Amino acid sequence: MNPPIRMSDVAKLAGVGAMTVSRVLNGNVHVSEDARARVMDAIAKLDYVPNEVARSLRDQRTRQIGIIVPNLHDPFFARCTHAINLVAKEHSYSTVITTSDDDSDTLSIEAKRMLRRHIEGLIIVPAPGKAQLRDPEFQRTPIVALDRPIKGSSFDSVVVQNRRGTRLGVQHLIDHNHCRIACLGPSGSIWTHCERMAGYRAAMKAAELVPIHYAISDSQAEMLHTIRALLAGKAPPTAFFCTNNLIAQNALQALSILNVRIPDQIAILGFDDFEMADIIKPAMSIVRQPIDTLGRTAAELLFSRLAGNTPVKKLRHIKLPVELVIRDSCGPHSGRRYPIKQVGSAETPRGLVTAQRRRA
Amino acid sequence: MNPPIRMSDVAKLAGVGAMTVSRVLNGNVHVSEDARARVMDAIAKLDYVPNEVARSLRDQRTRQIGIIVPNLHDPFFARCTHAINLVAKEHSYSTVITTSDDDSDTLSIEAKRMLRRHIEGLIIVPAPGKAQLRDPEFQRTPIVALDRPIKGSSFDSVVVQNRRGTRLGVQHLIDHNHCRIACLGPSGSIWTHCERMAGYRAAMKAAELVPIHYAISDSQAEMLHTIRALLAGKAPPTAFFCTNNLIAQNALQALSILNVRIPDQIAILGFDDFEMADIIKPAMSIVRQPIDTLGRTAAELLFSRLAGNTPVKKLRHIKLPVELVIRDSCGPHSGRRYPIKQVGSAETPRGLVTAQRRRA
DNA sequence: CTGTTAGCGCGTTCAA
DNA sequence: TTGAACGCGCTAACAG
Repeated sequence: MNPPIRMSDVAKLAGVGAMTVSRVLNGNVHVSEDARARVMDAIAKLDYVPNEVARSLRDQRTRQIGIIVPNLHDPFFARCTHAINLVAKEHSYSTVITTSDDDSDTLSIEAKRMLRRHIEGLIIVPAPGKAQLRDPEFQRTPIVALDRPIKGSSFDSVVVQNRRGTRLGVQHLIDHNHCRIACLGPSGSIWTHCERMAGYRAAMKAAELVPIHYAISDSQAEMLHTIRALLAGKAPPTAFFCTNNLIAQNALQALSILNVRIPDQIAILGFDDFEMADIIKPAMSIVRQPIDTLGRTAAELLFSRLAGNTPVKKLRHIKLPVELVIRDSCGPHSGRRYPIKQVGSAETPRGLVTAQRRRA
Repeated sequence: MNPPIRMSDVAKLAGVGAMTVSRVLNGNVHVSEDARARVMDAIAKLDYVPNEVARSLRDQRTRQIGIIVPNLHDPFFARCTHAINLVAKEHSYSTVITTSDDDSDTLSIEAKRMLRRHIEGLIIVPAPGKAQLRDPEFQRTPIVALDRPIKGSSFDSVVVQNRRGTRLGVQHLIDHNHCRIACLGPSGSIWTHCERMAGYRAAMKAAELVPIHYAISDSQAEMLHTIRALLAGKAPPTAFFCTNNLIAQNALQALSILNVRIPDQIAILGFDDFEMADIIKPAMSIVRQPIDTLGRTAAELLFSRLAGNTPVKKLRHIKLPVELVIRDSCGPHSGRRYPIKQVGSAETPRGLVTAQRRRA
C-alpha cells in the first residue's frame, strides 16, 4: 500500500540519526535512554519492520540455510526436514526448502538457485545416479549430504547403518529358522537401498544361504504380481525383507489380498518404522532408524561448519546406529517387545553424537 | 574461500561494462553477439553466480514466499507443504518454511521473521486460540490461511468441507443402523475439529440421535482408558467417529488391545485418509480431503494476489469438497469399494478450482 | 554517546 | 548497442 518504512523514516520521526536507530535495534552499543525511548516509540508508531534483505547484502550473511529433499510425501524426509528446521530456529536461521524428485538435474538446478540466494549452508539428499554438484561453485558453500553420501565429493555426510541394520534384521529372520529369505527392494539405484541389499547379501552368505533379490517398482500391482509368482514357484520364500516402508506396505497389501497369513505362512520384516506398524495385526517388526537424530545431526554439523569450529579440510562422515524392533511379524518371540538397542559399534560417531543423544 | 565474484569482475574480464553483463543475464535488451559471447565466456571462467540478494534489494522483490505449518510430522501438513512448493517452483519462486507447533505466539514471531525477510506472500495454518496476526505490519503482505480460517481477519482462506464431510460420515454410520455413535476428537480448540464436531452434532440431531462427544489427548494411554470406560458403561456406543488420523489410529490401537472386533462389535470411521487405511483389516472407511488440491489452491490464490489479478479488497474464502471412501470398517457395504464423489455443492469454489481440477 | 560517509551488488535511467 | 551514475536499506568505520 503505502511506501515502505525505512530506517531513516524512523530516525527522522525520533529526531535522531539512522545509526542510532540501528544501534537500538541491534543493541550492542550504548544509546542514551532518552534516545532509545524515542526510537522505540517511532518504531511502534510507524510499524517499522527492519529490512533483512538490505542487512544481508550489507554484511554478506543471509542467515538462511537450504534443504533439498526428494519430496515431502515420504514421512521420512518430512521428519528430517522438521528436525533440521528446529535446529535452524535455535540458531535464528531461516530455512529455504525445495524438492528434487530424486532427479539429479533438478537437484543441481535447485541447488544453484539456493546458491544465488546466498544461503549460507545447504543440506541435501543426493539423487541417485551420476556424481553431482561437481561444479566449483558448489565448493564455496558448506554442504552436508543427508541419508546418502555423494561418493568422491567434498561434502560431509550423515547416514544410518544401512548394512548393519539389514544384517540385524536378516539375522533375526534366520534365527527364526528361515532359509529362503527374499529381499524386496525398489528398482533404481538409490544408495540406501543398495547398501541394504549389500547387507542382505552379506548376512545370507554368512549363514551360507542363497540370496534372492527382487527389484520392483513402487506400484502395488507389480508387487502383487511379483509376490504371487514368487509364492507359486517351487521352493517359495518363507520370509520377506523389505528395504523400505513403501515396499513393506505394498507387500503387506499383496499378502493380504493373497490371503497369506503372517507370520504362520510367511514372515516379513521392514526397514524404517511407521505409525501403523505397531497397530496392525500382526504388529510389524522393523529396523528403526533415528530420523530426528539424522536431521538434527546434519543440521548441527552444518552449523558447526558455519561457526568455523570444524577444521575446513577434514570431512566428517557420520553413521548413526539403528535398532531392531521386534514385534510379531516374524513369528513368536521371547515375549520381549521392546527394541534391542544397538550400542557402540565401530561405526558409532563421535563428538556431535554425544550432544545430540542428550536430546533424543 | 576467495573473494566472491561480482558482476563487475565478469565485466572486466569480458572487456565490457557491468550493464552489458546484466543485460546478457536478463536477456531482455539486445546485446551484440560478440559481446554476449565474451560475457558468457567470462561467466564460465569465473564461475560467476549472480547475487539474488542484491537483486532483491534493488527491485524490491525477493521472489520468495513463506509457509508456516504447525509441524511436518503430520503427513497432512507435509503434503500441503509439498504441493505449495511445487506451485512456487512453477513460478520460479523459492519457499521459506517454518513451524508454529500450533502456538499462536510462535506463529506470530515466525511470521514477523518472514516479513523482515520481505517474503512476497505468506501461507499459514493459523494456530488455535485468540485472533492472530492483527498487527498492521501483517496487512502489507498477502496472506492466505490454509486449512483453517482466521475469524474476522483480512486474509484469504482455503479449507475443506469439514462439517459436510463429517455429516456424510456420520450418516453412513446411521445408514448402517448405528444409533449410539460416539465422536472422538482431540481436546484443544483447533478449528477443523470444532467444525467436524459441529457437523457430527448436526447429523446426529437431524437423525434425532443423542450426540456423545469425547475429547481426549493425543496419548494412546488416554485413548485406551477412555474407550475401555466407554465400552464398559451401560448403553455403550456401537460406532466411533474420529475427527482425525492420529485419533483414529489410537482408537484402532485401543480397540485392538481390548480385542474388540471391527466392524462386528464396533464400527469406526475417520476423517482424512492415510497410507495404511486400505491395507489394514478391516480396511478403514474414511472421509477423504483433497490435500494436494488444498495446498495447490492456496498457493495459486496467493500467486494470483501477487500478480494483482484478484481485486485487493475482495476476500476469497474457498471451501474444497471432500468425499466419503467406503471400505470395511463400518460393516458390510454394497460391494462398491470406490469413493462416493461429492459433486457440485453450493460451497464448491469457482474459478481457481477449474484449473486445479485438471491437475488432480 | 551520536552523526556522517561510504559501499555491499545489482539494474533503472539517462546520455552517448 | 553500450556505459556511467545513482540508489535500493542497512551498518562498519570513522569522526566529533
